[in-house]
Amino acid sequence: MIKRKIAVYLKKAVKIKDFEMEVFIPEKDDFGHYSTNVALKLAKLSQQSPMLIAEEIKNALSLVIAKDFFQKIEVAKPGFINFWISKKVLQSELKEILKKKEKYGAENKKKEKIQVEFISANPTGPLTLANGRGGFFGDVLSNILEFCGYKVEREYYVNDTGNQILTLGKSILANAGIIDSEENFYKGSYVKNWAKKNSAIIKKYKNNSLKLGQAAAKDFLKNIKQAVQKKSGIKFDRFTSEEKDIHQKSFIKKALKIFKSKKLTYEKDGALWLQTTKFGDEKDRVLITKDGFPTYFLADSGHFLETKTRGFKNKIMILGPDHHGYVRRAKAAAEILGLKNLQIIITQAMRLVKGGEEVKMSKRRGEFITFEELIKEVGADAARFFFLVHSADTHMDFDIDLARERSMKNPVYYVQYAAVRVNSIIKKLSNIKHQASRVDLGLLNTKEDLDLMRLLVCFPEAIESSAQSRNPQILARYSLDLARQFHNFYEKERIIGVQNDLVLARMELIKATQIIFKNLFSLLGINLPKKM
RNA sequence: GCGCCCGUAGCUCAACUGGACAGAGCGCUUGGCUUCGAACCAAGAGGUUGUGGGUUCAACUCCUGCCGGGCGCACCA
Repeated sequence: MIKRKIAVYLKKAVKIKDFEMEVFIPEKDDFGHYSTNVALKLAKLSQQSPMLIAEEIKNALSLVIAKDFFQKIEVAKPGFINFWISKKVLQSELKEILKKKEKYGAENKKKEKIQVEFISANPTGPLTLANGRGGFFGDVLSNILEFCGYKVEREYYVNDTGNQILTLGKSILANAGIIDSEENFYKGSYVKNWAKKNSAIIKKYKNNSLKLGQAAAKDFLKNIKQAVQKKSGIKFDRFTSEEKDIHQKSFIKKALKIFKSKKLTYEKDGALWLQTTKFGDEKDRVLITKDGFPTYFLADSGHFLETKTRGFKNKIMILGPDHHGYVRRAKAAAEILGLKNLQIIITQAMRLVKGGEEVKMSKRRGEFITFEELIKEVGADAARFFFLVHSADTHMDFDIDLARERSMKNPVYYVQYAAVRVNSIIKKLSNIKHQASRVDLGLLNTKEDLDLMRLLVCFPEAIESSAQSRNPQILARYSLDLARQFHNFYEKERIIGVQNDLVLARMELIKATQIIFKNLFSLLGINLPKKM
């Protein structure tokens, strides 16, 4: 990884401990292929002129760098040091891509276990768009972490017991006219539809709302699994059942025991409380109600304990926007129970726009577009990519008309088209045989050749920053950049029909491009079409 | 009222977590297919980054006062 190599050189040249060598790719070509601001940072510490420090670093660098690594190093205006990479470095990196293929950019060192929990929507109805957003996010983040060497478990936590399942059962009974309806009941058409098809079950459980709710939940979960795994390619390793895996295995009792043994609980107003305020929460939380029922917070604590017991120290939870008030208390519980590293990512809300106007969505009232409908409407790839190019914390507008109308102009097609073009060229070249060792990559000399090479070589960097910042968006954006760069190359340079040796060199370049696209598509979970 | 998130081109979003002249797509105006796929490329117009102050060599980014929006604030999940 070139960026990392430069950072190492800087470290050798500067010789200051614990100082981060920040290297970035500047936006303008005049500022080099890579650049650093270390001199500016150091100037602050040492009270010297940044330009002077930059010059000193530049001189010190000349003693430690491998020859032929840089083409040019320049000190610029306020105190930046700009680097131009030599072509040889690019050429050898290109060979690296061709050699490592689908493993290029991957970490071969094995890292620790990490659990990614996402979607985890209650099985009380179909998935919403927000669920889908979190679903794609979690799926791709898991892919990326796996690529980086982590042992990832993708978990869907199913709340298949408790109050909301009871409410679901009651909602069905109310729908069938057996009991009176209440404000907080589920009223969507999916409740009606289920009731219509299952009158026998309703009759059987008309005096047991929980059992009825569970029966319905089972069906809803089946549909969710279908929508997620079959229709949108989101993978899970484990559907953890609250009832079977947490309650029945008495993790709730165990969690409670730990809370008590650490003397962090107390009784008040007949309920049992946990002192989450000691861990930064704004108020303490109830574990057991005065009626003796465990709260959902306690059940989740049991879940954390269960995860820890199965050997996880790291967990990432991807939650919807309505759960941000929950973050502090979840972290508090995880900390107490010894689940060392819990990271919570909140995906922000979306506004659904239709005909230029906002459509208010409400799951309880049953007014919303389901995730499944979206997939059916615009296709899994388009929906996936659309969500992925937006960062988790933008409150994005989702214009359903626009999604339909422009479905063929969705950014995903731009990327797919580039990859398809690559493949079709390679197909045309398939009859040319040659020995890779005899190809002279030094012939790749035009601006387009070099720009493309330079971007290909950034793939590992995109992976790394995507993984570190837990942000799949970076990778999605990179794929757009690469597509643009390739379309550009395609327009200006030719592969077939140039002089013989150059054909061979360009062929290698195109093959490397194909490899990177393949890697990108598999990480992003997008199909690579044969034709468009 | 308190807390979290957001406000960037006509619209939808970026900006490598404090870096150099704020970038893409859509839409609009123009130009490019007798050779690898035009679902593409090139050029142009379009900005006081909601707003006032502060910190810094450097602020869309950090602090702060307002304005506007979303979402939370249960012994529900």
